[in-house]
Amino acid sequence: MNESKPRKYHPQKTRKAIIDAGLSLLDLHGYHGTSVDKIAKDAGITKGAFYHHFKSKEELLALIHQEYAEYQLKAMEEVLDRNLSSEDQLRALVVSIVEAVGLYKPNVTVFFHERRYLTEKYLKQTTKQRDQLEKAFRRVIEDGMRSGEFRQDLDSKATCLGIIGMCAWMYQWFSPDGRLSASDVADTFSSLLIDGLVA
Amino acid sequence: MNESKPRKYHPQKTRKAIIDAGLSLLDLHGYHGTSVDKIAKDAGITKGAFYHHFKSKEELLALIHQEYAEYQLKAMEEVLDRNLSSEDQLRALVVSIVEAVGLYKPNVTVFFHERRYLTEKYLKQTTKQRDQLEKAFRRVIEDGMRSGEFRQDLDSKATCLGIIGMCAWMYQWFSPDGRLSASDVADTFSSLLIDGLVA
Amino acid sequence: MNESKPRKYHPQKTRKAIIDAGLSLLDLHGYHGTSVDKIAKDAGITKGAFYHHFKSKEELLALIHQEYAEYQLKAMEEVLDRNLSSEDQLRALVVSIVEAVGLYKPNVTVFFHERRYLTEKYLKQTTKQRDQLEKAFRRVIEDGMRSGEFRQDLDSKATCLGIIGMCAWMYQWFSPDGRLSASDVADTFSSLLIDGLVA
Amino acid sequence: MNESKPRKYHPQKTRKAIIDAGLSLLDLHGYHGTSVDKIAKDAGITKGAFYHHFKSKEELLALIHQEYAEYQLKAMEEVLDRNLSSEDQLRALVVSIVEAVGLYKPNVTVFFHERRYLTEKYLKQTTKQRDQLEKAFRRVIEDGMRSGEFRQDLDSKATCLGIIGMCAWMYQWFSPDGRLSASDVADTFSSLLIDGLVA
DNA sequence: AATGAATGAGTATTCATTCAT
DNA sequence: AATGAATGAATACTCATTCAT
Repeated sequence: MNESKPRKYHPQKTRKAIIDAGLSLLDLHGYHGTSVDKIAKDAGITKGAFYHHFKSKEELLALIHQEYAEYQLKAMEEVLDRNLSSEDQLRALVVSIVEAVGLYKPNVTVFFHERRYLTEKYLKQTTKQRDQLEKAFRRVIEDGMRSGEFRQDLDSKATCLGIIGMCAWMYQWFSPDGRLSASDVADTFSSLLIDGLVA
Repeated sequence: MNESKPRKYHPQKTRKAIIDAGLSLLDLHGYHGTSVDKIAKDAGITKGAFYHHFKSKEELLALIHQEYAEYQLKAMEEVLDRNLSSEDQLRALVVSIVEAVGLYKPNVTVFFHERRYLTEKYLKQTTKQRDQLEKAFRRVIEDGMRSGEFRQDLDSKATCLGIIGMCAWMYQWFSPDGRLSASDVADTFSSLLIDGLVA
Repeated sequence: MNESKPRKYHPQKTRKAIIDAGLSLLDLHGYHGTSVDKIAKDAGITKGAFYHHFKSKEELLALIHQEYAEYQLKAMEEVLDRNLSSEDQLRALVVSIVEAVGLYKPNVTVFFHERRYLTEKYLKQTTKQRDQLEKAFRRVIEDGMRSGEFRQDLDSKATCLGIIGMCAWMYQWFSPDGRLSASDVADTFSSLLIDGLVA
Repeated sequence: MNESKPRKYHPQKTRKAIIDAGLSLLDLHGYHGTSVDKIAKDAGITKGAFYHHFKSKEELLALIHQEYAEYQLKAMEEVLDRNLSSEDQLRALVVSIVEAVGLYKPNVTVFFHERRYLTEKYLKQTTKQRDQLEKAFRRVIEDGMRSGEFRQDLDSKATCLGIIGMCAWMYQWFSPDGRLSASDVADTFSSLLIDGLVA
């Protein structure tokens, strides 16, 4: 197979190396704090090669956004497609976000911190994805309220954004190596949200 | 008196103008996306004057952090000093954070997004302040659990960070001009957290 | 061959142009009196290109030091390797320094005036080279004294540094276009040093 | 006397403090490497006060030149006025320069390194002073040659500049705290120059 | 006599990107 | 596919000097 001849160029490997290096650097130092030069160096290539694979630094940023957003939306759609009670749907959504944050923490950090540096061209996509994420939550909450499964005295928008915040905020503190697993967190959040704190 | 002689130099006004311009720009474009040149221009002064008032761009960033952190910590201490039930204390803490986000939204955004660009010298302060904020929440939650007022089956760390996340996240979506006031949000959050979503 | 295709990039030429321009400017206006901007302009390139070839202004300064120091040390080693009387060795050393000053006057000026602006990283080299230069002289003088060829009543350190000073000082006044050639100066210095002024 | 009332302003002390701080800084970091701000801070005053005492940074530089040059010229004139043999005159000149370097080392360093940064206005003085210094030496050497006291086969210009170099160079290595005193150095130099190295 | 505010030009260096090889 | 040369604009920060107080 391929192993017989040592190849000089491995475009897919190079591309992967750029994305990995870029993701890590953007997570750590932000978009404007990360230079193309540094990304290239960390990926083991030259600046010139970077521009062979990406049209611009922004294109890489957009890709990193997409990687996470696509995963997240698909995960949430799968939840919505299952025929569950509102409570179970909420629980499943929380699990899905929390676990995504656990898996894609650098992407999520970049998603929340660097999105504003995308210009119109790339911003549209991510804004749409962001809205879909919010919409999914609103549907579950509002359906649950309408059906009487959830309380009807809470403002649905504030409720949704509060729940999203609780989950999304994980990117600020969660560590995969810590005592709590993503699934522990998901259990705590779901239970807290559904039944409340009061004894 | 002051009005009688028109003065040319107004150091306090200049300083204020720098902070205002800087806060707004850092909020909008981030630390590395904001140049000292632009801050100076927006403040109506020259770059040189900026450096007369601040030793560095970082010093301004640190000041903006402090402004918010000091306000927030004081507000939270006042809550803890009052003799309230755990439930009321939690409610009051939520109100205090949510209202601070309402008042200091740009500072809060900067606090959460740009803190990582502070170097050791300035980082210590803000890290301490951040820890104090978390500690206040933990005390309320854990006291409530110990006294039996709150459920004891939830992980207290995840619970605290979830609640903080719900409140802090507001900086991502809250607008003082929107339909919901900070106090509406505080009511919704408190009620949701204490009694849960379930009908 | 080379003439057949007109090329646009000539990295070696560019590098040479930077060194030439830098040498001349550092000689005339000193390290802190010479801007990278000016060096680039005089070399016919942009500031960006300068930094493509040199990591910093200091690196260029260090290179200019090295160029001269290496030449000088090699010239002196060759003298020491020849089997000569102390008197002839001294004469040859003086000739070697005086001629080097004649050839590398700008480098020598920079060497003596701007060395102090080198920071640790680059300073080590040049300090070592400087010490070697002094050591070569001391060896010749002290050998001559021991063997009885030279007077033994003079302090060897002061003698050496005096001789070095006489030669090195040339960078302050010598002009290759003047009446005196480097070799005239070397003859005068040697003769003066060996036999003295007295008739 | 003055001690009875504590005074607020001490213009002479302030002026002295500026000169001392400036001298030390210019010696260590050169003209372009020393900021007025730093001089003022080291002198314990503000930048504004500096400009109250000196019209410009250059004026301070010129003053430092003058301080040394005046001393040096006076010392040399005194030598020339005495009725001495050429040999004794030369010896006395060497002593006078070497001792001046011992006393005014920072001024001498500044004199030789930073003179080029003086602009026309201030340069004239120092150039004149420099020429006078050289002229004094030439007179002694040429008189000695004419009278037959000194050898007549040496080029007088190269001889003079060589001797001046030997003495002036001291600023590069002499330390008042070292083993050799200025007078030791003067003895060695005179003896070497007059009788030569040969045994 | 001295301070502190302000300026405007300048300084070394970095950076995203393009292009020749 | 990849490199290395080059650009031009930007960046944080400094500096000598002036002026109001």
